[in-house]
Amino acid sequence: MVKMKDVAELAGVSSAAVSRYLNGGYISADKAERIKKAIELTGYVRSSQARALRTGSTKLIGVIVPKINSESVSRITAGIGQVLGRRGYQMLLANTDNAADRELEYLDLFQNHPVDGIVLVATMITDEHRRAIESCRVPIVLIGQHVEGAACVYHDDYEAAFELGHALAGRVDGKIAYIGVTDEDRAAGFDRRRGFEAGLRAAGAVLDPSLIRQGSFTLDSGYRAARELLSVDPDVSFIACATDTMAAGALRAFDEARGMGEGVRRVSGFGDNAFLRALTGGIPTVHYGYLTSGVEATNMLLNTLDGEEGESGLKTLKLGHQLMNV
Amino acid sequence: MVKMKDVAELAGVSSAAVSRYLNGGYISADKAERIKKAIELTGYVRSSQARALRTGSTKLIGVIVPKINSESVSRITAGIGQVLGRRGYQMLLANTDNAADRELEYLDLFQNHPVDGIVLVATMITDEHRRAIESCRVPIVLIGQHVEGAACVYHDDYEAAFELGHALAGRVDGKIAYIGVTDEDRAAGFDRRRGFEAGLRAAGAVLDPSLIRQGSFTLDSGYRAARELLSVDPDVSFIACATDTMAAGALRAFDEARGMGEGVRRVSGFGDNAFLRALTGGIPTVHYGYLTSGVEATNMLLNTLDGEEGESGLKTLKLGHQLMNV
DNA sequence: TATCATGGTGAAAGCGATTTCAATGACAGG
DNA sequence: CCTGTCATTGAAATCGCTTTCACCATGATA
Repeated sequence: MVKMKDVAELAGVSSAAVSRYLNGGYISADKAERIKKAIELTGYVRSSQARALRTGSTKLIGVIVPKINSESVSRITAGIGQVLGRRGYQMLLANTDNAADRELEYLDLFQNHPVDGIVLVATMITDEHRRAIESCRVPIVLIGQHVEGAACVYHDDYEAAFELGHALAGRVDGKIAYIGVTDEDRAAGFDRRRGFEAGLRAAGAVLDPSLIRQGSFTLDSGYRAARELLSVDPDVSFIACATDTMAAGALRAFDEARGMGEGVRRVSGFGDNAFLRALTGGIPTVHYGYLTSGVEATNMLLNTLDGEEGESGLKTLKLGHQLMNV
Repeated sequence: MVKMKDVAELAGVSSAAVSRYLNGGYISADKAERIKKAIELTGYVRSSQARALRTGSTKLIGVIVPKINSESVSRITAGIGQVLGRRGYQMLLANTDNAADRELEYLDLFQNHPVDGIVLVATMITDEHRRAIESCRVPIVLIGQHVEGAACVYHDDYEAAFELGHALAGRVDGKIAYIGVTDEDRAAGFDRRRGFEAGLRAAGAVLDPSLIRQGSFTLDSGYRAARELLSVDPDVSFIACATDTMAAGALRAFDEARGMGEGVRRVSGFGDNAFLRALTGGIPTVHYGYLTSGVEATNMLLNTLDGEEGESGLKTLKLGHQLMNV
């Protein structure tokens, strides 16, 4: 492997000069020219490992996601990758498979491994998380949850759910049921359920607590919960879900129980999933700018890394949402 | 940051001893004990950057994907990540957004950047690709395409498509149309189309060349192509697609054109998408073990990296498939 | 003429590990 | 007692780059 010294010798300068040429320091025009030629000739590329050791920066950003094979997360990741690529960074991806402890594990790993910053696509935020985030040696930005004192990009799930509940209240004849996710996921669990309830209430409807079930983000969990709901109470005519994926499962349960294609909107979700939109004509759901949240979070992070000393770009950013098909 | 020297001093040994302790070289029991204590006390972790510089290995694997936010790719990625994590490696993810030149760009970037190996989730394989793969300084495994002389994990798209075409031939009344993707994607484009045609032919049916369209992997492209097909020839009663995603688009076009929920299987796809399965009751499609292909490819790669000198685990591996709903 | 910035330059000191190498002491066999 | 083996050890050399530092011209300023 050709190293800097070789280039320097070929160009008849010191390696310091080559380094300066590469990094934009003082260098005279003719030497710059000679160095340029020498680099082309040798096909030299600098070792990012040596550079990293010396400068302490790796141009690597750690990205922690709960589950890469889900529409929302993979869109967020696409957004993150876009910005990273454009700004000369690379993405170190860690997939925790929905295990909160693996999240902490990776946070730890990234501290001691070579990343300049971290993007955490967050689900559950425990005290341990808060502590880990607090004591993080590199800048970190959260996506999806609002955490006091931490930089984050998120959506207002409570408000969105409220609006959805409010809008839906009048249009449902029978009883409304709800399939949520764990409250430990503040945004997708707690906020969406409470917001939805509040929205219904504000419009004069109610959500019977006995008609609330908990799924686990998967299509199948939505299907099973819905089946149970439908068998428990035949008057259930609408099932609101905390995610479009679970809504798809619920839809299938409806189809099996009451026949397909009755043309009635029987479920609602969150996320505006493209398949669901195409195949059902569109259930009531909330559109979030997932890709945008990845983009914004990453820009925020890189701004503090690349930015002038002191002026931290880290802050919290709430993105808008949009009700669909209501 | 506490470094090895600090630990060594605290334990009253040389840093060489600490290094040996960490890497399993000769070390006496009592010194090992002292070093262990010192490490715990100081919370020392070794700098992977210095280690990388010295050893030349980064424990990083570059993963190049065409589009992270697609079901198949994100499943493959999940499989890759699983193995990587288990075996002590990390994933450097590069998303090319379906731009073949960006693929080459990343191949290049990874060579000169710190990865020990590369997994390429391949779409188009041009001569330039072949050359780049050939001259790659680190081991590389392809997923999804069969390339002579390169290590790859792939599915037999021709055979699968043949079976699908053969099985479908008898069950369609009207005309059959096809929405494919570019032939430059040998597997998903060329092989699937040719295999499907051959399968139909073998069962005595034909695919009218004028009823073949080309989409671009997206739901919307499938929708548009299908709309056009349906308007061009009202006798078209079945549209086979090269991907489930496009099939979803085609299904929507059918719904708009001929009314929803007629209960007839009108499209087929590839990939066995979960949403499609749940929402339609299951279109004819081919199930591929996407996650498995990620797992297998990564194991193959790491085996050659970790394995004893010489015994290369690199080879080609053809995975099975399964016809669904036919 | 004396004094200063100022653009340019290379030698050399690290960054924090791993690894070679020669040296040591202990111990078995002859 | 001498010698060979073998487990252990630390000093020192790298790995390939960045960055400080001392120093030189050169031209401007006083």
